[in-house]
Amino acid sequence: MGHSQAAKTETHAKIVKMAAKKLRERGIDGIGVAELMDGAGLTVGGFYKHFESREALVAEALHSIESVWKDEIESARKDGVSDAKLYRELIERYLSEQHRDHPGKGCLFAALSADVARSAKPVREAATERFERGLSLLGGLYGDDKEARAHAIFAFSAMVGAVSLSRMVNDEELSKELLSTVAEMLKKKPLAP
Amino acid sequence: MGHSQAAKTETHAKIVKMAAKKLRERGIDGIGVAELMDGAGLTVGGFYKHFESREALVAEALHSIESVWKDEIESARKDGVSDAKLYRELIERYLSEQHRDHPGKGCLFAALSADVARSAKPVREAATERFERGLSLLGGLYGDDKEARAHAIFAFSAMVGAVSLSRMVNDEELSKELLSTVAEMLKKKPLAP
DNA sequence: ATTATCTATAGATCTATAGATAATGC
DNA sequence: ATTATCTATAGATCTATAGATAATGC
Repeated sequence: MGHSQAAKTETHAKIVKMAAKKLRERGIDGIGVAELMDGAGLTVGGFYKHFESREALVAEALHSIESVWKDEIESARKDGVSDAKLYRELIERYLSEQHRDHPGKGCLFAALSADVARSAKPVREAATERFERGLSLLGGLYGDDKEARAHAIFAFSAMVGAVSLSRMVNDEELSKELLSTVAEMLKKKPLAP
Repeated sequence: MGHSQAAKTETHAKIVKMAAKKLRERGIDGIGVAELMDGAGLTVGGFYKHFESREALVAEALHSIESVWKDEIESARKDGVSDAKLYRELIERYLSEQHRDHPGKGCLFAALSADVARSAKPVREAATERFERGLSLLGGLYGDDKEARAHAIFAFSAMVGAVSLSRMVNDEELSKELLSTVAEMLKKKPLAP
């Protein structure tokens, strides 16, 4: 039994991180508190000293999920990659089989938007805040005017829909076709920046 | 207690119909067998004389959900409405607040694609079959070549993503903005037929 | 003394089944 | 006699809490 307050902070972060992964993989109601704690190497009894309720963990977990674009945008800016090229790379990565097959490391919205829509206020607030952040990251690649925002909303919607559907269909050919078709369309003018 | 075989067939259809609605509203795991039966005016005990398992009902319910476009396309064809005009009407109806606020009467994929992705084979097969049907209905409005199919995949993905996200966000202004922006983009050339 | 985590469990679900009841249909 | 539906319940969950244990930190 570890007991220091510093260890508790680490433990807390570990639970949140594991939950962020497992919830995207299994759905918001697809995994119980006991298994979430087990994933972090703990037992169920300590849970409520960390979180007021299961729902509070869900909200915190969603809030902790960084945009799938954040790291790539930051490193591209550092390397002087053009926004147009970066945009194409983001599209390709988002609409990849890698992303489709690993929801636990992927986009919050492709995995959980419908679950969040049926959840209580704190969960919806966390997801909304994350969505606005993602939208502004993507919009930044198009410019900073009204049209840039409209393009970002459109591209983001198409990507979220395509990955959700590619995970749903029980036909590998069709699944790949959804990803590649939407990627091609988004890389064409006038949708690309 | 009704007992005739004809009554049983009606009862069966009623359970499936109610389930199709409730599952879209509450998610695949969001409602139990007892409450599903109650929604059809029955009690839980009779359930397994109608379905082999809860999952079998889910598969049957998804299979029973008609495309949200079917009726509108059929009546437009009867009235001699042009495909270009019909396309605009479908876009507007799909991306309406009415659709967003009534998932039980709306698109299977906007409500359940992530839930289906985590479900077993019979459920995924039912949803895949429904998706291919919806895609071919929408694709028919663009023509019948390869480009028509690509356009349909793209528009369908954008619509599914936009409605899912509009239901998720906890901000009415943003929610409306998602719907109206994606509708506007899809009605512009070169995306419109 | 306080507290971070553990084991154990109460009480509320949920799926599936058993057995009773009351109609149908040969 | 068969069967469509009912009431009741077994057994397996799941969230949340109670109380024990063992380390921290004044």
